[in-house]
Amino acid sequence: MEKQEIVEKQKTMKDCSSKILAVRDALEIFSGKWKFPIIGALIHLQESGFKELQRMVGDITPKMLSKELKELEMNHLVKRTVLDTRPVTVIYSITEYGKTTQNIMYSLYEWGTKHREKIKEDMK
Amino acid sequence: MEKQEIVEKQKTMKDCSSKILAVRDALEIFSGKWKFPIIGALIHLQESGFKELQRMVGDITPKMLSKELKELEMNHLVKRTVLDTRPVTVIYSITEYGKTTQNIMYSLYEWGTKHREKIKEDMK
DNA sequence: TATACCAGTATCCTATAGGATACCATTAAT
DNA sequence: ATTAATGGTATCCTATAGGATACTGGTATA
Repeated sequence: MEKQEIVEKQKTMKDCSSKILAVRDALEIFSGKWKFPIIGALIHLQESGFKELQRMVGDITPKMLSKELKELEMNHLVKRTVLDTRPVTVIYSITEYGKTTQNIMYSLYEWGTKHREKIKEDMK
Repeated sequence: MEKQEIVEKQKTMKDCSSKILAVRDALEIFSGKWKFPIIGALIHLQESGFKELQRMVGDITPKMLSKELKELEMNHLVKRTVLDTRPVTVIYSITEYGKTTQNIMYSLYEWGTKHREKIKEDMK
């Protein structure tokens, strides 16, 4: 490699690795099997109770749902509201900040859909 | 709830849960800490050797890199080419199918960047 | 001749993700 | 009176993600 080439390459490398760091930051927030499904459900439903959310997300256990919701709340993506009824009503909803994940959600949904179609094709 | 309302709700639920399934399909492919960083690096670099890729992705161990690359290869997102030089040269590159993940990659990158900025703001 | 690069593999280890199951108090419906 | 729904918590368990460290055989470089 020539000197000039090497300098170019190193610039590319730095540029790339800083982008990767941003991706890793995002992934940390959305880590695990259930964060995106939960966010997706809440975006779609606007708001939901615990059990309803559990049914919607699929086969998540209450333990996991509870844990994931706490993490999402900590990161200000989800809001938990307790209404003083009897028995208490709890409402989970997506925050404005949570809504900023819509691009990710949609691109995941879109890719997943196409991927499923592709798998079907490949099996023929 | 009135009958009409219930019917509406059930439609919403079905609609939503099928979307969530697509998201879960996608997540299965990209599971773990390293798939997106690796794909991101390969999109950016076009092609790369093993060690170069390792440096680029960050602090991934060779064991994990090797494992993740195999999974990505199995899912046709990454291609491994061995050149018959001595010692052998191995080139990892992104496939055309791999490039279909660009929307996801970009939205993750974008969100991660903004999120990092937000965290900085919040700390002030 | 010692050191360093390449592309990984092998071995060992631990934390935790995540499932299964049971349970709680409260209230409304049958 | 019993069943079911609500919003979870408690306990137990296992698989595996993923880190740390060492190593290999071949080559080229200092």
